[in-house]
Amino acid sequence: MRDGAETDGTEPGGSAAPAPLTERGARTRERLLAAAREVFEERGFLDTRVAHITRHAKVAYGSFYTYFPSKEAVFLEVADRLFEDMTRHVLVPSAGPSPTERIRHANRAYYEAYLRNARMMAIIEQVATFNEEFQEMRRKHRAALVGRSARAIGRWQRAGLVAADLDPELAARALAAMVDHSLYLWLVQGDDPAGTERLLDTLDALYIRALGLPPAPARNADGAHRTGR
Amino acid sequence: MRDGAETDGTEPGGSAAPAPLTERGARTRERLLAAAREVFEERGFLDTRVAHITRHAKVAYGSFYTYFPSKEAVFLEVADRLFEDMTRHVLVPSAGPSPTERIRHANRAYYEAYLRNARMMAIIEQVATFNEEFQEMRRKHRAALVGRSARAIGRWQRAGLVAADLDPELAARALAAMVDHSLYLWLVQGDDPAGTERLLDTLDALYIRALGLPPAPARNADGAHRTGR
Amino acid sequence: MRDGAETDGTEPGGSAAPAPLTERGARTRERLLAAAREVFEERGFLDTRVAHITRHAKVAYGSFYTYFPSKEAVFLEVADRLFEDMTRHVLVPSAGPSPTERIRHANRAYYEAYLRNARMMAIIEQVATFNEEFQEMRRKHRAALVGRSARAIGRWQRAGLVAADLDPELAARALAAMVDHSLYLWLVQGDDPAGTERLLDTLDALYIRALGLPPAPARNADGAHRTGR
Amino acid sequence: MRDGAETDGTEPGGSAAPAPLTERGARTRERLLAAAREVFEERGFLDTRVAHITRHAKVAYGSFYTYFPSKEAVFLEVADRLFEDMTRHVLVPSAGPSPTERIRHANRAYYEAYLRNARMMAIIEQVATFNEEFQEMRRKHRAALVGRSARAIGRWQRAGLVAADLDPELAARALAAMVDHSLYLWLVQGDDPAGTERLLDTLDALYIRALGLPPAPARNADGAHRTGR
DNA sequence: CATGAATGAGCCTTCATTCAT
DNA sequence: GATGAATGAAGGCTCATTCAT
Repeated sequence: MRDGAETDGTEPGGSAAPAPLTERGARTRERLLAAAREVFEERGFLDTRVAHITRHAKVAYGSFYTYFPSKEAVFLEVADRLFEDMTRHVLVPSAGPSPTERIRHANRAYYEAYLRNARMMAIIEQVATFNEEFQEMRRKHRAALVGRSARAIGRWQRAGLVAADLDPELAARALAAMVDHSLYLWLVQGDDPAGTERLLDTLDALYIRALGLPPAPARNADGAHRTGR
Repeated sequence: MRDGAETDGTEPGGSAAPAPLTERGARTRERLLAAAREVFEERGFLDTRVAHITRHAKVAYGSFYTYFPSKEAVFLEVADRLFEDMTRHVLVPSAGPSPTERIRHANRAYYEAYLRNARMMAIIEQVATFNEEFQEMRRKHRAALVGRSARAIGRWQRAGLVAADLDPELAARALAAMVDHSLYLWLVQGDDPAGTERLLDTLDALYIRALGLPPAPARNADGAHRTGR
Repeated sequence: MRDGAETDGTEPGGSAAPAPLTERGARTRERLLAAAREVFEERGFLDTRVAHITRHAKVAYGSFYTYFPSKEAVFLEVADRLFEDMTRHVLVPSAGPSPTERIRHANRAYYEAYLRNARMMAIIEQVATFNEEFQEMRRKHRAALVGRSARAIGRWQRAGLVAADLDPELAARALAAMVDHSLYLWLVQGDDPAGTERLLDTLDALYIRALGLPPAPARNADGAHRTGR
Repeated sequence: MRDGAETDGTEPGGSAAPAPLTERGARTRERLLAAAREVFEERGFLDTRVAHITRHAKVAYGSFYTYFPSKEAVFLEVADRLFEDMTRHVLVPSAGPSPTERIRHANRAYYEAYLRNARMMAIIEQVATFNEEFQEMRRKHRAALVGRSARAIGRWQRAGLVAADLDPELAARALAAMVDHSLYLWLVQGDDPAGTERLLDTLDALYIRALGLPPAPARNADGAHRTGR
């Protein structure tokens, strides 16, 4: 990851700007990406000027276009990395003991990833409202996450744990929408309803019961899962 | 013109431009509002030019500013009317027979209102990502809808119909987020998963079971509630 | 002057708008003139909108153009009346006892007229910087005032009271400029140097001595001329 | 470009646009300033469009805003340079032989500076009628000039050369107003009374006598100071 | 005459992108 | 590669004046 392997041409969007060849170029590019993320978080996509990014990165104005063909392009790459992070952390621990435990764990992991990236999630929402290319990218990421849940639900149905009349795909989508949008309203829009734990517990409970799984006997009583805020 | 009934001063936001005093003025204003809605739906807020609106309304450029102080202002008013519509249609039928029936009915009503206003809902989402005043407006409308559900859940809990361990407010929020965002992804983003009925049935089922209500015995089997698309 | 005789077509500027024929029309016109003066004083010429004037006069927007062909036109008429006032009050008491007394009296009169019209004098200065027609008007009024002083100086020279080497016309101009601009800087620009009396006394003293007249023996010692502020 | 000498940060007003960093940038900026002065002189502040300036400077429209945040800003800088010029040339020769000589010299110097900058002085007068920031700037420059005269008058009073009953500050203000406004009416407004020499001689004579100084014995009789027009 | 709506040319400013050095 | 200046299309808003009722 240090050797420049990350610029192997897999970045999204049109590759109008060639991958930098020199060590120095790679560093400048990285500086711009980091600065872009910070500025986007600070001001949103619409209110970010290319000049803000270059100033923040302590790089000349013109250098920006050496590495990115447009403002959209940097954003796409910043967002791509973020989705990477979200997916990696959320998906990793897939083999849990019981469905209930796994749901609870997944929700926690998603919450933590969301919290870590809350500002950017807001901006991503913003860009998704007017950039088609970007909507597509989001759709893919969502599909990956939802597909996983859908498959789990299917498995649980076959094991007799989840109500058989539910469409696994549709249920997974709806429940993901619930979790995702609840976190959005809470962490991004600041619709502050209550403490972290109570919100997460509510989401868990609704999620679990909606599927017809047995409500967890005693949650958090021992503080084992306490996440705090 | 003598009765002054048309200047009721109920328009939202600071009214920099006074309400029209004549019949003719009121008509022009209405034309502009209608045109604005159509153009916003067509191109989104960001890509809409005031010139588009006036052209569409067959009105001189300057006339726009006779009635609205800015592009934001028309949008706010268009959105306000839309929220009015959403709220009116969704809230009216409050006294249903059983909780299950009422939930199913409410979801249908919300779906239909959403469908009717889908394009604008997308634009509203867009504007909400960068306009604070607008976020506030949305928060209020959401609070009104959610509060209603929360009170119903509380009642059902006291009647022993719904799991007592749920926080009515949080549960109402989360479930509203589920329905709202599912419809958004589906009707606005075009994340088309399946037919209308199956999606709505899934939302109903999840909603009902999440609260611990008895799943409806036989839904839609007779096609009585079929809404189609 | 009450019978509408003032609208006999002698107003300055092009007479695009005909003189009003009815009593009611005359009243409306008068209201507009008064409102115009107040608004001009309040906001200056450039920042005054026709709408401000009509609103202030409680008259319909369109009515303005029934009486005045343009914003410039009202201003010209307002200014004309003001010059009238300045001239009438300053010129009237011409037959004083000694030159020294007459100068002192004239300066006081001018000061009082200026004070009464200070705000408008500022606006007149503003308009004079870009409107040629208006510059011409001002030139005439100035010439009338200065001419009078010049003739007096000539008389005093022939009477051996004033230094003979001065050009009466040039001296009158320069001294008028001194008084006029000092009052402007003080009353309009707010370059506040000291109390009224001290400024006026200084102007008197400079004026008198500059002409070679004997400095007044004891001024204001008895408070007879005290003008206060 | 390495010495950074051109970024001395001494430009007036809030410098929204940073000083140019390169030689080329400095040249463009200078071109814009020169063009601005010429266009302002030609059309006045109000009738000058940014497009006029850029066209005159043979520079793209947008380049203007690379160097100046607004039309006001260039004007402020043009005016600042002009005041600099006025002050430098007028103030330098402070140690003259006799008060009479010094007054005459100062008036000449002021006249010459005024003549050189007559058109701009008119525009400055224009802007001063509606721009507060600008009024302040003028006040300062005036105060600097007047203060100098006031101190000289005070000295002459203590030396018994000037009437002791005059307030040095007020007298200096009034006499400066006389000279300044006379030159304004003559050179700017074109109130052409007579030849240059006669006007200046009159100003000198009035100035000198007003202070009670002995009228110069033989002025200009030999044409030594003839300035012409 | 009174009223107030309708008109549209005009102007400043922004800012992504391109270029010269 | 790096730098920062150059470009110019685009768009929101103003407001004096004209018109229809």
